[in-house]
Amino acid sequence: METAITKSLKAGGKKLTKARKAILAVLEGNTLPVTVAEVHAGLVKARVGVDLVTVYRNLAMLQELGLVNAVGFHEGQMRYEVVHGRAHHHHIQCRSCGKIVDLMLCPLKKLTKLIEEQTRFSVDGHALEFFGWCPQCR
Amino acid sequence: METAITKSLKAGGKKLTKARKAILAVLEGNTLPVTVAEVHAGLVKARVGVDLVTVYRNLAMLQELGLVNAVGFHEGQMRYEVVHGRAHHHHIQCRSCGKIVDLMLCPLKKLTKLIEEQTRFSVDGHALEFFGWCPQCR
DNA sequence: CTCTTACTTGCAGACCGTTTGCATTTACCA
DNA sequence: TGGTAAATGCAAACGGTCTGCAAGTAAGAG
Repeated sequence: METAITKSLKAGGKKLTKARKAILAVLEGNTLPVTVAEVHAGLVKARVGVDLVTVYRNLAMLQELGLVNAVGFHEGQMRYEVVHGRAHHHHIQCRSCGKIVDLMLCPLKKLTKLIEEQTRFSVDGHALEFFGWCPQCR
Repeated sequence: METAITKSLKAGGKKLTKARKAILAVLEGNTLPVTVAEVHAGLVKARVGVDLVTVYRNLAMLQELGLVNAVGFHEGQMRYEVVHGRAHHHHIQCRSCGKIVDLMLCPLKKLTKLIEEQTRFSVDGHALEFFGWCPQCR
């Protein structure tokens, strides 16, 4: 099967290994961004023997190919989510229980041009996360 | 001298120690957010003997009192900046050289209410950082 | 189909930012 | 000035992430 993802892998000179398939399957089974440990736990549960290091290496690779997004909530670890087929969006995390919810919005498109004029940087991305208390914890 | 900061410390039951004064002095000498290691290096340069652990503990404490802001660029470490007297703002960092520039803007005030309606979270903060290439690196 | 080679993986261990425990020191108030 | 809670330094642990290297494997060439 030639999915968009396998196509990108091939284009990047990457092989479609058993580990890679399993990691992608775990990622695609989660709507919300997951930690490396969570991906690894998902592999264990699926009875796929893949080393934690391999998960790190593959997530880094998938991120470089633009197939996966890294999201950080200043938890001391990163989270990852698949990009394919999803609109650009952001998240909110509960300060109490850590729950994460998708926010299908982004107010920053217009701002980029303004920032480029002000700073003379060429802007190519942004990180935006919200924090608060979820209905259960507030 | 009774500055706004010393007042806040006293209100929090905190003592104004030599280490604390020195740490605050380093922070106030920097407009841009600095790492813990940079604060510590600043103390060494100022010939003030303060342990790295003490820097960590004080920055955490200052953050809890709301005197200091934590900023993360997904570098594997946090950065800190003093809040006092500065307007709420964000930053952009160069992906190549790591240079950081202040952005004296925030487009998110209106959005908060919308998010609260959509998610039923009570929103109490956000992290917004931009990335790109600075004039020297682009 | 098998050969070949570049890409991948697992394992062990290093690395680095951050945190903790505990004994000692210090700021501050009565 | 003396007593006490808070703060510090040191050593050591911790957790997430990365690296080196030898062994394993996907995938195109023939």
